[in-house]
Amino acid sequence: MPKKFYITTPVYYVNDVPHIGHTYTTVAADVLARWHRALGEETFFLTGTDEHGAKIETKAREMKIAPRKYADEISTKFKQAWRELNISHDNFLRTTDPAHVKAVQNALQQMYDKGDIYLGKYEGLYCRGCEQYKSERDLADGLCPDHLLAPEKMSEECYTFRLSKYQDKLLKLIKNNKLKILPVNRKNEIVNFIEDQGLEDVSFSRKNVGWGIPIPWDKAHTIYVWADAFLNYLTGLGWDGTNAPTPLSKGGAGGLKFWPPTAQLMSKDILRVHATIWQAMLLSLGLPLSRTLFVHGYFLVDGQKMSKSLGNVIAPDELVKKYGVDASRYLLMSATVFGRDGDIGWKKFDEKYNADLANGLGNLVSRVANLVEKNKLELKLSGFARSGVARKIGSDKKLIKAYRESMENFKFDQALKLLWQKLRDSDEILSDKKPWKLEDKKAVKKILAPVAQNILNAAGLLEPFMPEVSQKIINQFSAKQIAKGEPLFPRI
RNA sequence: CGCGGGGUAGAGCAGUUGGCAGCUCGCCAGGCCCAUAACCUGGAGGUCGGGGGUUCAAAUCCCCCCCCCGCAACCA
Repeated sequence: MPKKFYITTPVYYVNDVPHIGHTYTTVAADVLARWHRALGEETFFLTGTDEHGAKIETKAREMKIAPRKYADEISTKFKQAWRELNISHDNFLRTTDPAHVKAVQNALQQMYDKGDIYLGKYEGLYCRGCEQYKSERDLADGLCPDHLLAPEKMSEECYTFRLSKYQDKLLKLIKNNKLKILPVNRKNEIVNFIEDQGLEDVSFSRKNVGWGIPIPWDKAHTIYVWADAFLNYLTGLGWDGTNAPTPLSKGGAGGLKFWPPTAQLMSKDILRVHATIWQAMLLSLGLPLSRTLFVHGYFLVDGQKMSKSLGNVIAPDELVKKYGVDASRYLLMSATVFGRDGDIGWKKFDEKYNADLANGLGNLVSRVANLVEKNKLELKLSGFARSGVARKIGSDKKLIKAYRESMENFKFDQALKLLWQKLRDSDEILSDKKPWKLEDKKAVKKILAPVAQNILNAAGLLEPFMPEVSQKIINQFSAKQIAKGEPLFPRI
């Protein structure tokens, strides 16, 4: 039975159009999904949009359209962005999808029946203008920024999840890496948090939010957005919320064939809830926990936090328009160390595009293809003619091993550096041996064949990052008679 | 004493199971002239934030201090 690989991005909240941060997570997930498919593993890649909640309700009201319509519009933008970026997700889950809604209700009913959800109280600061609770962070000088009112302390009844019940179990599972949290400093952060502050029960429903999934046993309440959102990782596989835990023991029926997720990617702001509430929900439902939560950092744009007010937000379509699909993917993945904050910006992207893609990969491909074509050589290259895994990833075992190791550790920048080292080696060989000076075709061939082979091997391993360019190069260099062709990356 | 990240060549960054300090861009000199005015070689440029300690050996481990930046759960 082939190995299974299930990877997720968060469902993106539709309070905003896609930006480079969403794009980063999604491209990274896509790179991993493509790589594991190339390895012959059975792979499922899930992404989607999170569409319920008070914020969306308010936003739609401001725009004088129905929440549903608003969510449709933004969700479509995410879909378009991922199509443009050649994202190979197997499902795009919307939390407004009727099947998801039903499954969430079923799941909460299970948790309620088990006694893990009870009627409790929520206390918070309520703004009468907004008719909403506000967090302290929403306030400016203690006032609601929209209405300039001081919010009042209010409380209301709400259904509450017994998160505290699972604290010790969770802590143990995190500590012994049954639930892996990477990079390791993030794990430490969560362990410290749980040990220092402990886990309190959290509210799972609201009374005054209409745009949400009704609590099945009490329709006056709607399900709080994150309980709704987390379950996408299950419903995105086709789970209906009723049949856990038995399906697993019976070979993975009920849509849970891919469960549990091999890797869940996210940015650091949502790690805490993923490592606690989400995993506790799984414990409550009797399902295995995620294997790995991988937390990547934020992009800073020219040293500053990306924000609307600074006007430095980069959108995916801007990126694609300027550099093309594959180059955009490359720039995102090579820009910083995955797992840390990193500084990006147009200037940096331009530089990297020219250095690595135009002058590096693109130029080398032209250079070699041209030399082969001029000499009318027929190179018999290997690596993509055979069957099986090697057909997709080439024949350079040493390179594959190192690359594989980098990918397993989410070190995308390192994986790419390995490939680029091969390219640089090839340029060096050419400058050194000067095949363009030689008359003897056999001698020329002897020089060019290994160089072309290097390119072909690198191209195979490049597929997860640059699927189209990879295919182009493979086609070009697998041809009986290699021809020069158009530049892959025109200089900027 | 809230938690965490960062401070390495002019700029941007890699490098922590300790072992001659590296990459990209820029600058200087040379080579090549096949290739997208691309490519290759060499050079200048660093007390690896500061101080102390461990060690034959520290950017890397330990302690103290300074500076910058995130996060601090009902906010997805």
